[in-house]
Amino acid sequence: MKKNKISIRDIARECNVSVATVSRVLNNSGTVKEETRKLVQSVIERYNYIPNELARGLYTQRTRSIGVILPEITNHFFAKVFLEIEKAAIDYGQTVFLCNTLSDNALQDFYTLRLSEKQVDGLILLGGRVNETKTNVQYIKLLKNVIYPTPVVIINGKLENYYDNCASVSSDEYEAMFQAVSYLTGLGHRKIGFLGGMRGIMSTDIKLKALEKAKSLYDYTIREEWIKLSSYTYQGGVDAMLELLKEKELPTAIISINDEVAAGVVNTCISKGYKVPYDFSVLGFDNSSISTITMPRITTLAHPYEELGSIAMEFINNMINDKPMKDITNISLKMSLVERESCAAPRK
Amino acid sequence: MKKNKISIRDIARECNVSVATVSRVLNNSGTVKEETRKLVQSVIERYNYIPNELARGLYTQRTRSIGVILPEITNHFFAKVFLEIEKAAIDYGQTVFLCNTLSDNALQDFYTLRLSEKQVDGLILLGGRVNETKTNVQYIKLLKNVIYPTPVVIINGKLENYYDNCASVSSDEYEAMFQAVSYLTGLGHRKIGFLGGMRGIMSTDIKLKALEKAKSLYDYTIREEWIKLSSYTYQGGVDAMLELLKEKELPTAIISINDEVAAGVVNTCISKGYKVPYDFSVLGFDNSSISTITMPRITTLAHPYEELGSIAMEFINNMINDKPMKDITNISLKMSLVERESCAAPRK
DNA sequence: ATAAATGATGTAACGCGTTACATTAGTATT
DNA sequence: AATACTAATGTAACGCGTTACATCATTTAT
Repeated sequence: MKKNKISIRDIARECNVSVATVSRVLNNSGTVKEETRKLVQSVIERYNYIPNELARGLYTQRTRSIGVILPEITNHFFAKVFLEIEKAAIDYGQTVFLCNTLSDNALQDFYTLRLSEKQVDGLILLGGRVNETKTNVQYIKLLKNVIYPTPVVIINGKLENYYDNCASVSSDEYEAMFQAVSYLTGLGHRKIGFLGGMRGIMSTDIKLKALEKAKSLYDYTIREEWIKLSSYTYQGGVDAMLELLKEKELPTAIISINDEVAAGVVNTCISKGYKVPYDFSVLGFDNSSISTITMPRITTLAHPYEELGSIAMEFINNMINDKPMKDITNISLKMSLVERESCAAPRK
Repeated sequence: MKKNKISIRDIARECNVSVATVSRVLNNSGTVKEETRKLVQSVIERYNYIPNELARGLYTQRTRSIGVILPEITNHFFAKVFLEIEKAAIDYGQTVFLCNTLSDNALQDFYTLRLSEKQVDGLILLGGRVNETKTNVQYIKLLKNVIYPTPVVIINGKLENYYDNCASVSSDEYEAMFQAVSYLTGLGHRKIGFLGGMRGIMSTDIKLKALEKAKSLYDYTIREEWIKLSSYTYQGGVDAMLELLKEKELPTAIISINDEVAAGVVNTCISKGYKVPYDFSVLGFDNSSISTITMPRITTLAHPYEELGSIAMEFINNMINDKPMKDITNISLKMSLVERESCAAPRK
């Protein structure tokens, strides 16, 4: 193997000092005479010497790299969370690998292994398989075999108790659902539907569970036949709304699994000659960019994106440095209502 | 330093063979007796041994990691290109770091250094400073100092001649602008405006240059006062359109710098009581998800996303392996018109 | 049966930054 | 001036996978 780049030994030779001294200068560790320090720094600069982090990592067992695994970065929700993770990562000196699984379990396994080979200091899992209880188990097994004891943080999902060094940060979608229902009933709605999502995915299951509970509290408000699942996409919103419109009696307000679906719902209403919010109030989830594009713009429940990212990184960092985490390894953050124009009092 | 994980030496000891033999099994290199291979493999499996890529990389001078630097992943265009890069990267065994500069030059410099320390095998630059000629020069200097001779590929930008081991892949926005104009004139438009973007950014400058040329070919069609620059955002579209509406004479067709701006334009038209495409035809650029959300949906010029990503990776790979690149280091790909409902013949 | 060739495996150096420990230089104390 | 420290610097092992080269085992050729 040829050695291309300049190494610490080259710098040491040039300065007539030992590599240890150069290393001390680089890391500001130990004691170095001011004169020596200046000499070394000037030579480093002159040669554009850049330390090899592989070598450092090999010895220190730290790579200052973490991995983020998520389904698809083109999804605005994931992109926003990722961006916040990365912003926070800078503060901890971490750089981040992004791996898109395309919702393919095999690819998720593959990347998990890859990141392990790369000795990442931590792993953040986002919206992937960990949310589906069925496949959850085998993935945890894989994690244990492949990447343990690397710290893992799940965003909007859980792994608790099955893997040490694991924490989670979530948006409280359960509570948010109550916010949604109470907001709409506050506006005067007594007939509320729910569109989009699919069972087996946590963000759907949680919302349905909350809805179930809400049903018993406001029993005149939510009916089974106004719940139409489909998917998480704009088209899913279109489809679900079309399905809903087949019912003889219709709700006056619609909660959507996310803003993409809400946009599909809004546009379908408009296409079919209904007015939003006059005929239907439509409420979204996520506060993604799409919610400000539709006309009317969509009232939605916003994730605390910035906190999701920063707390996830904080957890990772705590676990890396063996700081006590205690019982606060699973944090749930409040979502906030962003009022726009897609919701109003129901038509009399 | 404690050694946590199982190393190749542990496996070797357990098998009563040398590390070289284990390495041969791992890499399928050299010759290994079938019996030995099976033994080694079984022990590897039993111990869940995962080779340390840092150590491998230290010797082989390959990390199988590349870096992608772009302004903000939340921008749908960048997300789509990134996704395609990553998909292609898999085929070359590469995993990718994603670095968001937030359009901050200092952060771009910082990440460039970081990625160099991490010994990335290649660097892909996307929509960043490399497109602005002013700051271009200093960044090239930095690149040379910091990361040379690591291969660099620019997507929709150039660096040519100033850095060896550099290639570029671009959407031919110049030609696309002619497609746009000729499409609109084909529909019968003789008054065409242009909204959004800002000077100093390549995708704006190129389009303006093409527009200038088009002006001379279709001289009755494009007027200086119908060109309103602003930004790349939805709001930029709103602002530019509002500005345009102040003109006494108005165009019948509007080309927008991208789909976000086009969406702002469309919605502003509607808010102001105009009909799209009846009063104004609106043409977008990028074919991002937003173009199917507006009503009407936006006719747009699509980037060849998949090729952009796969060719960029192919270039990186060629340069890594010293394959001849010759004159094909700067490729320009055709954009394609995606017809939807925002453009039609002008009102009589 | 012996030489020649091929197959299988081992040894040790290498890549490069870090750090425990040793050594030398320099300053303070008495 | 001699002792006791502290500061400054050097030496060498370490982390771990790879590979050139050496060595030993087989098989084929003569």
